[in-house]
Amino acid sequence: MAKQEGTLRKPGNHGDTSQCEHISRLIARISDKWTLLVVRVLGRGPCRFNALRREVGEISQKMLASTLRELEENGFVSRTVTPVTPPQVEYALTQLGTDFLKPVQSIADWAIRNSSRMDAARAAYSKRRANERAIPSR
Amino acid sequence: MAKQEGTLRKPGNHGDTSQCEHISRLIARISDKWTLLVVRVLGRGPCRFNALRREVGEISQKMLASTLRELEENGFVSRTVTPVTPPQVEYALTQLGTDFLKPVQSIADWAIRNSSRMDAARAAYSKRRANERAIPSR
DNA sequence: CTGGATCCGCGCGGATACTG
DNA sequence: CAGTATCCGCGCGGATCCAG
Repeated sequence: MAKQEGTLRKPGNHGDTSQCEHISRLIARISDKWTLLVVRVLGRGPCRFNALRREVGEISQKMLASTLRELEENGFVSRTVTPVTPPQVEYALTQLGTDFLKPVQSIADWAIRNSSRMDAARAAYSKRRANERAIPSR
Repeated sequence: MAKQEGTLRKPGNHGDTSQCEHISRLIARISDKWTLLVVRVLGRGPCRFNALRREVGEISQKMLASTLRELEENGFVSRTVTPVTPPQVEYALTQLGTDFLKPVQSIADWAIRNSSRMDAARAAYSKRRANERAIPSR
């Protein structure tokens, strides 16, 4: 992501040009298949690797491991190793991760409350498309 | 209905399996490189195609078009064509899209407020990794 | 101006096998 | 149990050309 000068500038703008960079960076980091789901599961409390895997769903070991590593890198989760046999590794949200959970939860709550509206919109859309095809020119 | 409880359950049994489906579906739809950015730009007001393109940044026509089509499909944006020459197409958030803007903005605001904390966490992480590599086994 | 059509590289993410 | 290593298909997303 090379820093191209002037990609977002506009005369007489609202002035959050530099802040757009922060937003884009965050979105780039959470816009993958699993991050938000993992964060949300960890929001219920600390969890070990395989337990986490079961909670999240159909995630592969590879993706869970890499997702957790990036979350740890970003300071969202902590990784605590207990050197016993068999080894125990517990993941938990940090303070930063807990803070981040709030906006994530607001999206999750929105999804739950509005999924029916989205379904209705999709149905209306496909219906409208069908009508438009039925009237190619008038 | 009043404040719906239970979106966030206790560890042990969560029981919101069906709601997870809704959340996963929404995340799958917005977890791409551009959707949230486009939604956010449209949150400032209606916008035409090329103007939108300039506002968002270095997005290609193809991705902007497909992103807008999916947003329209999900009922987040409306597409209004004015048949003149040259043709005008204006995109705007629907009511659903405007509602969705709220959680999106909460994420954007979080990104702005906490980007420095994330940077610090990343710096601390790479430093910790360097120390661990300096002590491979002891 | 607003896109659709096509080609293509690259990286995400799944499957499997292996290690400590 | 908690990962790493490797292979690989597929689809995202960019570039370019073309059309209404």
